[in-house]
Amino acid sequence: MSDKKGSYRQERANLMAVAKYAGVSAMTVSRVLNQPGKVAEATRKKVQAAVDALGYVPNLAANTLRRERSGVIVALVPTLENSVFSDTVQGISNALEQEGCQLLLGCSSYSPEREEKLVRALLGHRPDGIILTGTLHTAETHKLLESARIPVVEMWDIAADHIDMAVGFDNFAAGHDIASHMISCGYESLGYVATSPEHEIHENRAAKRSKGIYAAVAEAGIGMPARQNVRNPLDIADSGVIAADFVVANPGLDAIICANEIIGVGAIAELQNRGWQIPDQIAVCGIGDANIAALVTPGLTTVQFYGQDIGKRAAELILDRLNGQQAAEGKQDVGFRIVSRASTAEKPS
Amino acid sequence: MSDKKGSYRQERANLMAVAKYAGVSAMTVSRVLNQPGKVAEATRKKVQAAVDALGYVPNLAANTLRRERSGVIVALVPTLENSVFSDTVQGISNALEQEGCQLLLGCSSYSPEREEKLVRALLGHRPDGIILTGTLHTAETHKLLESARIPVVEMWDIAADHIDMAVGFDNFAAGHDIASHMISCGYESLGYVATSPEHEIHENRAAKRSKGIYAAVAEAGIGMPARQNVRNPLDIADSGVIAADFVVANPGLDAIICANEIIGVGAIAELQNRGWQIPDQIAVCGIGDANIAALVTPGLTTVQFYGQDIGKRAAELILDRLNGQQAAEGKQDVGFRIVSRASTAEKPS
DNA sequence: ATGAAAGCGCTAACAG
DNA sequence: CTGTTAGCGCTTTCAT
Repeated sequence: MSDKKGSYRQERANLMAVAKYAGVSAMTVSRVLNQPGKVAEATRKKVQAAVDALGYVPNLAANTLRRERSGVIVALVPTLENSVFSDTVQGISNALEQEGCQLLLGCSSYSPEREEKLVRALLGHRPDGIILTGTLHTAETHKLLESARIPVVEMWDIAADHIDMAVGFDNFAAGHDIASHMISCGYESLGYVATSPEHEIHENRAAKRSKGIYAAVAEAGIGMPARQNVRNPLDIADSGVIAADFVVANPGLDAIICANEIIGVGAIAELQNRGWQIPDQIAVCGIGDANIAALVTPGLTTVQFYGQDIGKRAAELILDRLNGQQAAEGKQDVGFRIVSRASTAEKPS
Repeated sequence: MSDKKGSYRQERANLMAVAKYAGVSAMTVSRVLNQPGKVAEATRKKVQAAVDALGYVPNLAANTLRRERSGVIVALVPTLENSVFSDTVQGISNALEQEGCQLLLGCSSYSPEREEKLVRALLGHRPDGIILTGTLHTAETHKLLESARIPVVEMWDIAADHIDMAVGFDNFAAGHDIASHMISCGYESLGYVATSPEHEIHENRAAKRSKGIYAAVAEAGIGMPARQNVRNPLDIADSGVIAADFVVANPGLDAIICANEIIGVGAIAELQNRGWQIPDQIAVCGIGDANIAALVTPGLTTVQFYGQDIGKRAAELILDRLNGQQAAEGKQDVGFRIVSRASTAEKPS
């Protein structure tokens, strides 16, 4: 007759079950959970006891349906294998937790098509905001985001035009400044070990950095760098061999700029294996998107990015917007930093 | 009169809107989306056109409410700053994408209390499954998981008793085997640079590895290792200094075992700074939870774990269960591997 | 301070 | 092959 006291295995309790157990209406239970101040102390206690007894966990799907707010924020990154992006996600996660929001995560594998698919699927959960990586999206993605009518943040690049808000830095400047740094160190016969043109099509941040490098070289009036592409820019050993072969094949070089830290670290290791002195015979620098530059010997000179900060700010931009604080700055530049380590030196001229 | 053609800015369309636009019932639209085979070709095309025209994105909150299935899997990891866990999440994400499931992610910061909070909040979204890290959970977490009635996977450790399914390896054995390896290399005056007893309380996987180390030493009948704890086991520089000080303070040591790779890498760097020859004057090994052992020179001997594989299998266990394939093995041991690098050597006795 | 009714968007179950 | 009805669990609105 009475399973009121839950003597046998209860089904997942809902509001109504809690209400019955406590002898009140569903609405009262809802109030206890959401606006405890509006309920009499005695009632509140009764209801709370019922909630505890039944192990009630509110169904947020129903909640989302009724209020038009899910408490969920979507974030899309290219990959988590790259530590700057996992740092970014950690930053987002931390910031969201403060506000009791949840993180729905997707990995686009550097593919705008996959990103589009993910956006479509994830938007179905009616997130309160969405954070994307980069500025390169399909036309359909743009449409989807527009009709979603939610705050959108694009991370990791500052462009002229953004869907909504943005947090990142000037990738062109990052490439430009590391090349300038090398030039000001006295290196004048530069090689560039890049990812690949195909990769740069889908990763226009890398493309912008490349352009920055070429621009700096052009400004300095030294010869354009020889360029070598690597096959798999996330494979240290493979990239290192390609970089070292490149150095061997171009005897005039005094320094190489590597498009990322994986390549840079690989190059240092492999060049040293082959007996090259770094930086005396060949200097090496990277562009920081892996946070491993400090681990090798000699340390890799690099451009340091602030992944976790980018994530934190991206989430904050969303949250501020949701809290009605129309962000003063919808576009935030977190900058970058040239970190000079022993893989480069001031070259006596 | 008619905004049928969406001449002005339409509100977010729902099933009914699509149905009206296409001149069919809501149910037919639903069928086109979910069981296209059951709808006449002509109707299907009409409806599809309406879906496209209105940019309709199904509301999954309603879906979740009605069917009792959300397509969402929850994963909880301690942190993403540690690359093994970001690899794990990547593995989960990849596996889920195959099946069109979405990933709701939380970071517990190694705190069972925070984990409990997250479990409670995330369970509200009615995930179809949940993946946790480790076997250490509050009593309340256990209750919550039990009443959720969904597949549960515990990752990164294989224990005698699991909530439901598990994928990981024997942490005791990992500690035991790396210590045995060192002993078999001929080192006999070992130091142990551990995290801290407080840390091990909440990270019982580390505690198990410690026990494994002590057990191996006891078996070998050599003296118990001197132990030094580090303050912040995720800070390379800080850990390195502490490890090096420890070596200096214990002149008899011929090798140190570091509780993780961060400490190991830091120790190598700092000891070299101070002029120590590795492994001749002091050998160093780590326990792999950061995947950075190969980057330093000399390479750090370590126990390699398979983070991405663990994540992949964890997700597959969930998915298999959801697809009704009662997994043959609810407990999967993915093992680990001792990787011997130049930070240790066969010691001539 | 509390309750009753209605409906958010969708699909299972049943017509036809 | 297509449509109607009802209801998933919750909160908004309006009464009391």
